[in-house]
Order: sequence, then structure tokens, then C-alpha cells
Amino acid sequence: MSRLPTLRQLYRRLFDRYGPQGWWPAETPFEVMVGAVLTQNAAWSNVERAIANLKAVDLLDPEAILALDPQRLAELIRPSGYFNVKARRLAALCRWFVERGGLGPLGVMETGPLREALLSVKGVGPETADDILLYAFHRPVFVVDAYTRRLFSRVGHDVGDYPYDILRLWIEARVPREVKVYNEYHALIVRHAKEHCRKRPLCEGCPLEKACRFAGRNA
DNA sequence: ACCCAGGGTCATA
DNA sequence: TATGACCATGGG
Repeated sequence: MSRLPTLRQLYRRLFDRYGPQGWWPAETPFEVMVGAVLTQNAAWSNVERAIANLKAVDLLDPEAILALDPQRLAELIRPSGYFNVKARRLAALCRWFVERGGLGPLGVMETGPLREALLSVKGVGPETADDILLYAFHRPVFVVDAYTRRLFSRVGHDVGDYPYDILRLWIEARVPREVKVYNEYHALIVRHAKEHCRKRPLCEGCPLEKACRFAGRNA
């Protein structure tokens, strides 16, 4: 009669295996914001190219992006996919950022209102908003993605069809509300997905071991 | 050739 | 509220 692994236990197993992940891979909060939009349904390796393009012409800056011809912006971020849509989304986010006065004023907002403000930007959905809240503004908000849902489902937690915010709150109630922990946990889930579950069907050598096998029996 | 990637919007029922 | 179409590149 084995019990389901708690979220704390899963975190410990992942952290013991992989160690700190050093997320988010960006030099500034604004770069986090750009990356959060560009990584929507895209491979990170492609996002890196897009960001490198922007850096190469010194355009990784909100005002500079706003002053840019939309078509040229789209061309620069082309490698990240959906480049026409993302060019619009990026411009919308920059407009919002500049109109709100940048990091100073935004940085002193309460987390709830800041989240709502982010969600009001066209092209910023819950996951993108939470990426920005956690990794740019260092707020204790757990980022839920498809890997997160899949991982917790596979180890036996029946969260498969929870709506985004329900699942987020469910997780936040079970994980210590610390920025450091939320930061590493999400990064570790992505790392684990890349490392194992995509390439190896049976999770051979998986740090979750019994938890994954347990899920296998129920799947 | 197919599948997927660190999603979100919009139209429709 | 809940599906479905759509957006588009690059690697396995």
C-alpha cells in the first residue's frame, strides 16, 4: 500500500539528481520577458537564435523594439516560429512595459495586480505571465506547463484536467512558497522532460523511479 | 514524412 | 465552457 509521492518529495528527487538549473537563462528582466513570449510553443534553441539576432543589432530594448518596423522585427525573430504573431505580441508587451514606466513602478506592484496587468496584454496568457512574474520579478508564483501537468499526472496525482489556475493554486498549496523553490522546481521539470521522458519511453534511470512505474501501472 | 517544442487568440456551438 | 483552427520554425 504505497502512497503517492508528495510534491516536496518529487522536488527533492529532481534536485538531488540534476542540481540547481540557474534559470531563467537571460541577462536582464526585460530579456526574460522577451524570451517568455518567444518560447511559446517553440523549442528554446530556436528562441536563442531569435534573441541573438536582436542582440546582434542592439535591439533588445523596449523603446528600440517599439520604434522598429513590424516586418523587420518579425524577420529578426523568425527562428522562434510564429514570427508574425510573436512580433505583434512582443510589441504589445513593450508598449505595456513602457507605458507603465518600466521596472521601477512595475517592481513595486503587488503580485496579484501585476499578474492581472500582465494578463491584460494581448499575447500574454497565464503561463507567459507566470514566467515573467517568477523569473523577471522574482515573485513566488508557480509556473504550470504541459510538462508539469504530465509529470504530476504520471506519478498518480489526478490533475490532468484541472484548469490552469486551479492547478497552479493546488501546487502552490503543496510546495513551500519560496521563489528559490518555485524557480528550481519548474526548471527541473523542464530539464527532466528533456532528459528523460521524451527520449526514453520507460524512464530508464529516471530519478522518479518507482513513482514513474507506479504511474505506468495506472496509465 | 511525421512529431513535437518551455502557448495564446479567436470564432463557433 | 469547451472544442477547433490557426500561427511556423528547426531538430529528432
